[in-house]
Amino acid sequence: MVRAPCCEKMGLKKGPWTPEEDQVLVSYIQQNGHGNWRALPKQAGLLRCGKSCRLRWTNYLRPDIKRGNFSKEEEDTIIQLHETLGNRWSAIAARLPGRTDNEIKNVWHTHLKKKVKNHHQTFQDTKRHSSHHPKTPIKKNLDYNDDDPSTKSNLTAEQDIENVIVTSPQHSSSEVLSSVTDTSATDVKNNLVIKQEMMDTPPSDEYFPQIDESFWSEEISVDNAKRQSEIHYGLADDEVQFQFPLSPMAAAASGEDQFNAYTSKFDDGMDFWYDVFIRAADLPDLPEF
DNA sequence: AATGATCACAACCGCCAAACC
DNA sequence: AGGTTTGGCGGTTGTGATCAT
Repeated sequence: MVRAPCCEKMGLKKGPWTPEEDQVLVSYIQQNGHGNWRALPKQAGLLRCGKSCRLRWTNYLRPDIKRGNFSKEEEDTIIQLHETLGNRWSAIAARLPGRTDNEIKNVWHTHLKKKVKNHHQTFQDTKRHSSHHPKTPIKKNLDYNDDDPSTKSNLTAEQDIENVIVTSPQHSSSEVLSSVTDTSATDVKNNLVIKQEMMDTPPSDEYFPQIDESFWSEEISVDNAKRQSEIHYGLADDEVQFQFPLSPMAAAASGEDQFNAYTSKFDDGMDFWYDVFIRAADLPDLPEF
C-alpha cells in the first residue's frame, strides 16, 4: 500500500487551527455532515487534509464536547477504568460523556499517572518503614493452611492482613460475572472473582471501613492483574501481587476449587487500597504470569 | 527582569483493521 | 480474493503558558 504524501507536500496547512478555519469546518459539517473526511476539506474550501479535519472536529469542535477541568469524580473514573482497560483511551472516553480520548490521554499523562505513581510510592514507603520486612508476612501468610487452624495464629493485627479464599468463576454466582470490562469470550474466561470468607484480625473501624459481602462481588480481568503485578517491587518469581483501589476488587482463580491468598490494606491519605498476594503456582492456567 | 525548566494540551504520526472496489 | 482507501486509535511531538531560580 502506498502511503499518501504528507500534508505539506500536497500544499496543505499543518499546525494550530485558526478561528476562521474552525468556523469554516463547523459551518460545513452543520450543513453537510461529514460523510467522507478525505473529500471534506476540498468541498469546504479548507487547505487541510481530511485527517486533520476529522481530528479537529472530534477532539475540539464537536458540539457535545464538555470543556473545562476534570472533576474529581471524572478523574477517579479514569483511574479506575485505566486499571481495568489500560491505555484504551477510546474505550475510557466512551464511558465519560463529553470527554475525548485525546483529552483523557492528556490528563492521564499530565496528572493522573503521577497521582497513581505517588500513591504507589506512599504504599512502598509505608512498607519500608514498617518494622518487618514486606516479604515476611507474605511468606507467613501464604503458608497458611485452611486445614490447619493453628497457622492462623501467625497473623497479627499489626500486619493488617486478612485471609481470603479465592474461588474460581464456576463457583461464583452469575451476577458476579457482570463485568466492568468489555465482555468478550476471552474476557469471560479471564474474569476472576475473589471472595472474602474469613477475617482473622478485623481491622479497626477507625482505619478501615466496614465491608459487607457485596463489596467483594466485583471482578477485574487477569490482564489488569498482570499489569499491576508487573509494577510492584520485592516479589519473588513465584508470587503474584495485584493492587486495586477499594472498589474494584482483585481476583484470581485456578482449576482447583479453592486456594489461599491474602490481602493487605493501606491508605494513601485519600483512598483505601488493597493488595492481594497469590502464589503464581496457584494459577496454573496463567503461564503469562 | 531574564532565563531555563516544567507543565498542559492541541495536533501530528504511524499503524491497523474494516470497508470498499 | 486481493489491493486500496478510509477512519480510528494510541503514541509522540511541538509550542505556548506558567513556574522557579
